[in-house]
Amino acid sequence: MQHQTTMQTPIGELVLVASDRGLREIHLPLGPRSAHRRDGGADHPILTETRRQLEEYFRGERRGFDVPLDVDGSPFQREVWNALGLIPYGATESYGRLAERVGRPGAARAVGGANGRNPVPIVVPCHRVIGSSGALTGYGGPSEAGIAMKRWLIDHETAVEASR
Amino acid sequence: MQHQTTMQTPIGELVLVASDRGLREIHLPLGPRSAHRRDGGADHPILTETRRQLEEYFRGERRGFDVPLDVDGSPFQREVWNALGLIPYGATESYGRLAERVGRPGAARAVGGANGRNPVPIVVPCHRVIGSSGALTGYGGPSEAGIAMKRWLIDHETAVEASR
DNA sequence: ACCTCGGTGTCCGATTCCCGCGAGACGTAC
DNA sequence: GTACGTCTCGCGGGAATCGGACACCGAGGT
Repeated sequence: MQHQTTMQTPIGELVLVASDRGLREIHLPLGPRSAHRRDGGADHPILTETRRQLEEYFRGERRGFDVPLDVDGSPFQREVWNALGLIPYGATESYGRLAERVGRPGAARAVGGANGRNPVPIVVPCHRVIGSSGALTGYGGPSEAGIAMKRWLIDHETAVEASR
Repeated sequence: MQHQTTMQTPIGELVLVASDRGLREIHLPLGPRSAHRRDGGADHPILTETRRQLEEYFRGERRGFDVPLDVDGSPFQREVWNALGLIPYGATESYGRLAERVGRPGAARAVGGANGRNPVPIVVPCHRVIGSSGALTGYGGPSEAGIAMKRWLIDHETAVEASR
């Protein structure tokens, strides 16, 4: 059984999807993503908790998330996503260094792929990964809009961090 | 969660596998099939009911099965398997005619493939399909043993039918 | 500075191969 | 002639395989 709801944020409307076991997907306002499943009620405890934490995050009052996840992925992908959680709030890391971190030096490109298939952006902070040259590459495709969101998130975290 | 059990029959030991939703697999005593999963208890209601109906079938006291199924397959395969259920007890049909029956004249060979991947033999009576020349071709591979079982099943049904 | 190239895990599409077939063409044996 | 063998070829659906493409990076050449 899948549950889903939406919420308004500074970067647009997010769609949250959860099973009874945990958060499954977060859709950014891009392309034809936001599937209209409406499978179940929007008042599921996991969804309300996720929404609460996201609201705090966007207000600059939260730096990490604590929500049960229920995501699908290959062993490699899971390792990458786990490693993402270790990048501190407000910091960034390159694809190549992340590859080394998971014990696959040279697999930078593969990390990019795994990163792009992260089902729960923001909660798992894939936006903190940038090119080794400092360039912000893709975020939900190479579209302009994706890059803009990625930049917004990084700037947001930097600003919050600076005002402490 | 998968449940499994075995049972003795005139054609050898069968392995029955079921999920909570229905019967998933029946393994004939051939090759390295019988997977040793031992995932769960052998006393699941679906398994005991299946076993009961199979025992009746082998005693010649049952001509059709009524068990919930939970099988995987492509749309084409499912159509073929459904059509198999329409062949009467004791009768046979050719691959080609079965192909016509599912609206794909000429797909006789494809029907053979789908037939060979039937996960629940006997319950879904793939043994009632023979070559247009009347030849018994393959049953779990072209092995001698497979053919023998196929012949046994057909003879059994014919004999039961005749003694009525 | 800019290009090219190799290494990496995964997905996606295309290609290839494999078959539990069948009809038709011949050849053979009565 | 009639009834069988045996061969050949075409058929349709999957599964396996292959070849790119990608949210990259570093090294080496121009």
